Amino acid sequence: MSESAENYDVSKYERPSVTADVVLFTLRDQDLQVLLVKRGRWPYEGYWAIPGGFVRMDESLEAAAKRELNEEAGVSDVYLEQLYTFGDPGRDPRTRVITVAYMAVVSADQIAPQAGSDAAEARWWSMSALPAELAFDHVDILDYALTRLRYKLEYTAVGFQILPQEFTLPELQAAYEIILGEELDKANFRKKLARGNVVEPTGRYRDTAGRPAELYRYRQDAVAEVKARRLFP
Amino acid sequence: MSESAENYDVSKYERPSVTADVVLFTLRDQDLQVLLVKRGRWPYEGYWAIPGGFVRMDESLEAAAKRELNEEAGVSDVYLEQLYTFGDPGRDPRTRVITVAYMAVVSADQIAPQAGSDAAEARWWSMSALPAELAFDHVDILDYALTRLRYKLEYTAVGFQILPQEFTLPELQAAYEIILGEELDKANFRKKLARGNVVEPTGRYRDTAGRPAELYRYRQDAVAEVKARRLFP
DNA sequence: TACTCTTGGTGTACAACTTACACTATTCGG
DNA sequence: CCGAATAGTGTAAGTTGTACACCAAGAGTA
Repeated sequence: MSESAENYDVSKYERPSVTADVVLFTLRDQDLQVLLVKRGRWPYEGYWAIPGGFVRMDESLEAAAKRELNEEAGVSDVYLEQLYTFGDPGRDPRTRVITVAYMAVVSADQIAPQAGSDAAEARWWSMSALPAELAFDHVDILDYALTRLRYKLEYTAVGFQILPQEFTLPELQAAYEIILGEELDKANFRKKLARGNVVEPTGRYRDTAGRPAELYRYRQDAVAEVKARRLFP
Repeated sequence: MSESAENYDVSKYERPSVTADVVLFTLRDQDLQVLLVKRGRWPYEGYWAIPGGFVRMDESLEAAAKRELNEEAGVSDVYLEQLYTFGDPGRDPRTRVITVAYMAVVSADQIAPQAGSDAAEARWWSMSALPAELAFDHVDILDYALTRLRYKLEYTAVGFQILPQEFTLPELQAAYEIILGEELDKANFRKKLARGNVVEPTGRYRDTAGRPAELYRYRQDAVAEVKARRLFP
């Protein structure tokens, strides 16, 4: 790759293993949840971990992440983005393992009834009540993913990925509040939404305990990413 | 790492090679420039590439990036951040190579007179006049790095990394304009700077053709990252 | 000294956006 | 018909963004 590597003989050096691991978020029970799988053997036997696996020689990193999502969570066609690559030596006691972490976001209705077709045990965990200890450095990966999700919520359209195709504005606002962990003003939330011109009404309504709420959908031709106003300066 | 990998025997599968490559930016001659090295052998012999090299089994990814920076550009103590990991099969004809790309930013006065202590040929290129073709997928990496640099300029303090410790406000503004590729209003630029409370005057002045400009420094206790106002919504 | 060139630095006015909070609207159940 | 519950809107004050005109200070020169 580089000058200093030009004398490199492909078979000469020891190589690390590379995995693609995926933090899969969804909204369930008014709660931001993440899918974890229970490890069945050493190392970290019995600990919960984010799903993932070794990248095959002939597949791209993203393809590996998608394959793992399918095998372990039974989901496909989801929002997926690369997060960060974790590669400290010693993070896996077996050998040098470099993990390319991805974040995926699904709406509750995209989830198969029992997540994961693998025999392995898999379940959803609330981000506010995770197991005390996770396998490897997966706490760091989850932390990073949550920060990124909150961040992206503010200037991209990921928010719409975590809801079904049709949703009411109170539902959308609730999703934002759950993920950001703070309350938002109803009127102001709607004003921004209107200015951005990102949603359109379907004309249908959802029955609630009070006045029915109009159903909206995400406008496909909306700009998916707003240029942040310069701040610094 | 995961359920599906639990039957994994460490020595069983073929493993990819992993490199750490670094896009090193600086400001020279009123221009945003990047350091490239000329490859001396197959593949892409004679093509220019961003510096980098294979990650050793006992060093972290960031350590590998720093080592390459030192070996190939002769710089240390620089702003460095992980960018993205490029891993498509076939991007390197030798074997499967996964590249963890980093971005580094230095001020012109941190650069050694002749960049790179390695014998290899290395030189600075203007981002607006790059070689017609680069090695591997390095154009993509440069594109990605430029986008990220522009982006971070708007809500973090990277801007100050690319200037010497002391600078005048016209110099700072010029740096922003060069990197962003657009002109900024002088008065408004200063108003934002003042609101952020990120620079402080040193009391010294720099002589110019006209009125001398006051020298400023970056306030060490300034918040390095401004929380972007929510936009979407 | 005063004029002009050159560069650094500030003021002001209007539009746009943010924020907080009070208000109106529509359905349901009794 | 009334209150509870939820959906949806209006308004006013403060803050920020934008455009543009202006003032300040040094250097060279007549």
